[in-house]
Amino acid sequence: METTYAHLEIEKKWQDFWEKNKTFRVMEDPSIPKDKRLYVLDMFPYPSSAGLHVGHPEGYTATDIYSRFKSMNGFHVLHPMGFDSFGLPAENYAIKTGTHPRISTEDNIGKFEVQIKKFGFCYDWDRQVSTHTPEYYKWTQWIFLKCWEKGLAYEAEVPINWCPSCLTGIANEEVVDGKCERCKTQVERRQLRQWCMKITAYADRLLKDLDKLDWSEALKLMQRNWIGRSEGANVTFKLAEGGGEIEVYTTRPDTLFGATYMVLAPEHPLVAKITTPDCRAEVDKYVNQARYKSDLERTDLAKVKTGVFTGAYAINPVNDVKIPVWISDYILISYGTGAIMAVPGHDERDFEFAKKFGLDIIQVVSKDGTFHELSEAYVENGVAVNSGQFDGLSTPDFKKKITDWLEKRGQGKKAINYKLRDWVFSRQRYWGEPIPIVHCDKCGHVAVPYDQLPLTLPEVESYKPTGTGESPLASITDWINTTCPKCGGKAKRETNTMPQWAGSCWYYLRYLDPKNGRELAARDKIDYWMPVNLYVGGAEHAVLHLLYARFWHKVLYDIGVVNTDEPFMRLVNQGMLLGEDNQKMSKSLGNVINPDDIIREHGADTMRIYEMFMGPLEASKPWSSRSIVGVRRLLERLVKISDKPATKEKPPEELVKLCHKTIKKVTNDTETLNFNTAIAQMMIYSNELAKEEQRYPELWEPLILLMTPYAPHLAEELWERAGKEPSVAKQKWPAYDDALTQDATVQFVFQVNGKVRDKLELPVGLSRDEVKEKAMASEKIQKWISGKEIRQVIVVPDKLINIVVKG
RNA sequence: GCGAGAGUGGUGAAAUUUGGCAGACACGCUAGACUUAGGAUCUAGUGCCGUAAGGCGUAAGGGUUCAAGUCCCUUCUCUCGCACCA
Repeated sequence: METTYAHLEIEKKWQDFWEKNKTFRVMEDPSIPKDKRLYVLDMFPYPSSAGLHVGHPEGYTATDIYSRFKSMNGFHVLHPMGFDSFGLPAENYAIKTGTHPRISTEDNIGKFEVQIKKFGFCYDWDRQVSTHTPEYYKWTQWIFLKCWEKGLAYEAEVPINWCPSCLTGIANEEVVDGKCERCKTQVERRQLRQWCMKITAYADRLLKDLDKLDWSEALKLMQRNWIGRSEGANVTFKLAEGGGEIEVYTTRPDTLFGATYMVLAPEHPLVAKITTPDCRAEVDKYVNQARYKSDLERTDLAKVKTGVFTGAYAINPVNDVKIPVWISDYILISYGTGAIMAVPGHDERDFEFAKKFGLDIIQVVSKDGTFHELSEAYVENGVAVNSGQFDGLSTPDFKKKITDWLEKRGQGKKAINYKLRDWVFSRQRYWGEPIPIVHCDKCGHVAVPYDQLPLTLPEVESYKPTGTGESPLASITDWINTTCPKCGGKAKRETNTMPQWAGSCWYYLRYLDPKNGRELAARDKIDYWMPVNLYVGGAEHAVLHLLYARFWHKVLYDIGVVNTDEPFMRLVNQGMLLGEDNQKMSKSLGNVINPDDIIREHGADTMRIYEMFMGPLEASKPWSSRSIVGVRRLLERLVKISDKPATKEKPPEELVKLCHKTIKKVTNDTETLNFNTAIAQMMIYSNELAKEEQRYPELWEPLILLMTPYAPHLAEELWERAGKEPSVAKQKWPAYDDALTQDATVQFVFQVNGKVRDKLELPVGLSRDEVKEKAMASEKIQKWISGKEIRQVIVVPDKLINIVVKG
């Protein structure tokens, strides 16, 4: 007999049911205790014109299964979805076609919604937010103004990464291998008026609070490395002539005696002052060249060090030795003091530079206290040599002693530096939140008053970036020209817009109270749900979104808007889904899998389970359109079991035991997000049930419940066919009896010298001697031990016996 | 170069938490049954060598142990992140 599994019909039926009955709407019920509330969050998508990718539903399915599972276990679960809808692709499309970005964006949002809903996720759609709507970005602007009031947003003329293709400045975090993360064009260096966010003020807290978070160590390490805290000392060197001084930052103050020259960044303000007349021409030329080099040209491409001598000398404070001052572009003005003392004996870069320009190399650290010919820089810790009264000290001791010594003499002090730079926050583009600041000749920067927010995006005729460092907004004179909110005089609006990251920095808060017009979210709702218990998304956001969001959250915490100093307590990165050829899915390789096709052919339930069955959530794994039929067969088998006649007979004991074992394994594995092994167990169980002629309701109903988070549509259908009231999603998760998960007998393994020689089914709980007796009685074991001396017998209860013999 | 993670059948993977039968589950493949037909279903088999007994086997080599995929050391390969940050 043929059983039909009409997935299209079933899935449509139950999606309509859920929508009509608002099955997944979540309200704040104060009678539910805090530890029974759960906030499960997905990284919301950018609604691209390409539509949903198979990678999106991987994480969404994982959180959906978890949410439904926890909900059936008595938790009150908030599980929302929205759209990160400001961004360059929509604007680029507008430039090409003239379509307003709002039109194409909202069109794409509509398409995404339809696609996402086809998966049957249990989102509370009433809470949906989109970052491009004025009701939403009003509060993005509000947070910006709060940052500005606290001095955390400031305007500066700084050299930034400029993408010549996107025609906008971008953040350090958006530069990958010297290229624009978005369009892969090599970035240039430009000096431009910018708005920046003082994320560096929070560097220490962003670093320290990582310890509180249940994130993977790998991810935390990435953030730690990006923040890049280092401890050392600032040391002052007097100039040999003219009375000035140079301050350097070093992590190795213990190598001060080995400093044989100094290097300034070409942009260092002292360069112009100290350069001697006979060196001026060379120095000016070098400074000019460096100014236009991108960071990439100054680093990766310039493997060979360059530099010029300024003609000036400085005095080493520890030994009064006169050393030359050079400039070189391997010194960055943006790190430390923009100047270094060069210790070529113990720093690879300084060594290379000294070799090239014939500068002195002095050894001041030794592995064992003796001198060696230095064929390369010795950068390890060791014992001080050649360092006057400090000789013989270990590197860590020396660091402490010399820092104190310098401090006492007013020539230096302990210092801490970070690799993290302030966040370049403005974009010279149209499709983003306008920065709510007005430039007044008299009053300077003036905030747009809070009661005038949102400052909405004006309509423009051309979306094309000017490329001059001004956004398309700059050409709309009646928008630009305004009055100063403070003095009422003539003023101009800020024309830069915010980066895409701004909206995604706080969207998880807006879900809590999406329609609130008075505050970004009511405090009691924030207290009710926050912090996020589980956040799932791709690893590509490790140092972008996740660092920015943590920063803004801390700012909001400091001004009393939120209740915790971290937003996301537990974070899981789903692995990447690769194409069938094991390569990254991409249009150019033609290996892209379209979720719509899979759903049409196999069904959403099949797709959900297949994506989870492929392997561990965090691993990257290749798609296989062959293997997916295995999951489809599981669901067909369930329909087949459902069609069997129900019986009132007592079910066989073995099946009852398997049922309890299955409940136990699926419960544990779902809790720990090991969905692949949970599914395998349900396959084992359903295979057994399918072998029976009849259907035992007490064995069948638990299976439907276990399947509910995984295959929600089919589970509803089978629940109904079993004569139950919908929705199965509102049912209680099945319980298991631990006693019934224990077997009365086990396959006992008999080993001789560590090799399996026989196996026997034995009752559990046998004593050591009983086991030994059974093993000795085995013919096969006798064959291997006869005539040999027994040296040792090891028994692992209820598992194994190993007889060690000699001869 | 530095840092992190990973290498298990023809394939995706289990078992690594706690050292105790390696390969659960699934795809594929082989044979058979049913069938006008099958990309359907069912049954059996499927790590490698071997008729068998047995031997070998978790990237390679070494070590600890009665016992190692699991712990330790060396090497190789792959993936990811960072990359003159003084």
